[in-house]
Amino acid sequence: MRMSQGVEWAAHCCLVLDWLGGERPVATARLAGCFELPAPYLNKQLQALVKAGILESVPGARGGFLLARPLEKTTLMDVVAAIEGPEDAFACTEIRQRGAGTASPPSAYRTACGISTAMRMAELEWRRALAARTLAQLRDDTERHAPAAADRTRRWFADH
Amino acid sequence: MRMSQGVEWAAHCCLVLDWLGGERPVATARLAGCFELPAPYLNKQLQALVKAGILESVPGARGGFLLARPLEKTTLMDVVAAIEGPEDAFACTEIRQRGAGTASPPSAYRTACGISTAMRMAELEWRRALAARTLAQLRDDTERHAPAAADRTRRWFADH
DNA sequence: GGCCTGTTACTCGGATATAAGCTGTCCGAGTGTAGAGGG
DNA sequence: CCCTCTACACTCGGACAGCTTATATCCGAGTAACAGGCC
Repeated sequence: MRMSQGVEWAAHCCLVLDWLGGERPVATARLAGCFELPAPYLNKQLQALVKAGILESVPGARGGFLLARPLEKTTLMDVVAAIEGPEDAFACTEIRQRGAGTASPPSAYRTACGISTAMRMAELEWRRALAARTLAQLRDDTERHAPAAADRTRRWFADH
Repeated sequence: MRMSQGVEWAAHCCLVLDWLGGERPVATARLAGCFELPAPYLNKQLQALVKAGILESVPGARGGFLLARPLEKTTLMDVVAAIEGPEDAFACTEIRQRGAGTASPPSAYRTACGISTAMRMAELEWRRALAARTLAQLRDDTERHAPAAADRTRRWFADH
């Protein structure tokens, strides 16, 4: 159960897009160069963010990606859901109904499997914690711990 | 990010082993037949539970698996960690340090990446919720909602 | 009849194929731009 | 000098391989039970 690296890439790219002001679209190649990531694959992740409504894409020459809304309105949960998909990590296959060993009349399966319920409860806590952190908070934390990062990033994009 | 099916199998098998009393070892083939699961693969998951100290294995003829301790002392977190491994789902690769775009002096990387911190916090909540549910509670819940399940299981194993 | 021993059948344990999903890459559709030509 | 048309270069978007991980399987090591032979 390992999360895709794309989540980390996507979150960092959103912060960079915010630092750049959002006046002009930023192409995938420049974002990828900033972090030394494979550009085509990063493009795939950014497309997922567009489908989720987190970014907007501008096609054509001088096109690229923009934040679709301020970072205050995007949570870490939104980014994870955009990349990983909305489905739960634990998928109950109802093995209690399979096999004669524990087969019971259908009335016994009105209530959900206890294991499945506990798993969903735990994942709900995880989602709640992720939804409580907006990207704006992450940006502010970063600026507090590394005040020079934003300026350094802006300078690099001005040169490239 | 999908969790292995083995987790569901392992949890159900622990409940069955508890219902059977633990006087005699139960072979993999019988457990697999109970749920119509592929026996050799289930064996692999049970071995993981043995390594984690949740089950004990008895080799030789009339061998099989037994609970190593009462269900009160095993949490759902223990089962997940035994099957999935102890490492976190989110692995921070520190892309903020890669690439000239956001490269800063090493002093800026004393504190952990904010994204990584938020992810770890969320996973901690997930783990906390899983560790709060013992298998004994799951067994009791199941018996409350489906009182006949335990007897039916015992009867099936008596015939097979 | 009781005990010992060799055989046998059975089960765990790890090493081995197969399939699926993530990672990484490429090329085509679409669009804004720039330049050249004409009015 | 300004407008328009055309060709171009650039970027997104989806379709295409490579590789790691999860799934499923098989065979050998080890052990308890059983049957046969011996005392």
